[in-house]
Amino acid sequence: MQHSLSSQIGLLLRFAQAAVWGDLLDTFKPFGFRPQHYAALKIVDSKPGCKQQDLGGALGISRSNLVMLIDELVEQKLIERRQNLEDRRSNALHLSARGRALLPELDRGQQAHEGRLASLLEEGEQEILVALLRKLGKLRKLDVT
Amino acid sequence: MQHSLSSQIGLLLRFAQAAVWGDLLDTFKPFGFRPQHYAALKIVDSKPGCKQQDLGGALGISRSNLVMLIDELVEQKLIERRQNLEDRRSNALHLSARGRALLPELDRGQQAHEGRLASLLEEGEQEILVALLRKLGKLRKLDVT
DNA sequence: TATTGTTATACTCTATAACTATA
DNA sequence: TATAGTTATAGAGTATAACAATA
Repeated sequence: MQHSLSSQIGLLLRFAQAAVWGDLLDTFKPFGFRPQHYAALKIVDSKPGCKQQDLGGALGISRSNLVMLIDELVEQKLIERRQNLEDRRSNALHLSARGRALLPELDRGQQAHEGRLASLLEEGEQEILVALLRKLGKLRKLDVT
Repeated sequence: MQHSLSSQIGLLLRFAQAAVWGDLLDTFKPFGFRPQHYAALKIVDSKPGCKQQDLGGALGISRSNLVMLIDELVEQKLIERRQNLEDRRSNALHLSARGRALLPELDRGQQAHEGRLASLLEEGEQEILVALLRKLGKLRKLDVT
């Protein structure tokens, strides 16, 4: 083999993602939740009235595992499950006033995290990284049932 | 927030790593093990007589969780735990003849995997990706106890 | 006193299957 | 018959704490 272990993309990706995810976990721990909670709030904020499964694809979480995630946000009174009058099987998700008020603070946390990332990268590398990661994601369509 | 959710590096990294890792899992499943098993074999091959914890840092696995991983390789008679005469606390890991014979086949699997990755990337992008992932990894020293 | 390997255990994540209510 | 949400549970992966042997 021509490649040394430390250049294998699989392991490198694993370590990089562990590092970045760990920083994100620390970022949102003070608020009592994980990066997915923040991402869920952002989606509901941009798509008021969306149904739970709309979050599934964006977050890579199955509908059964979404339930608990949303439960936790409901418990903290940050989002609400309202009735969808057009299709009563689904819930219409909305941010509460409390959730809306909390978002800017969470955004600052996210920005601080992104700042730490940016400090590791040269100018323009962030965009390159995003493009490359998108390409890698194509290796496998994650089908979130 | 100026960023759309799909450009957040944290989630993108998560999805990319899930995709690549999934492909790696499929790659080594026919042999009855996971990517870490292959990585461990490669390390022992390049550092005959190394001790178990030498694998820890390279694989990001704690010494307690390494035990089972190595157990599995020993069960398949691919590596051997020999006595380290200089320090009898540690084991000296060696590939068995069977393990050595299996490596080329595993390497072909790994190369097929890398080929699938390469088909997603333009010329030279793989090297850029490796450099960027290394930088991101610096965000957090994973201390494998 | 510190280190290597080991064991046992707890905890988190994710996956799966079955159920209900609606469509 | 299919879909949205829910529940319960199993499994994998990881983390933690204690122990024996050796240094």
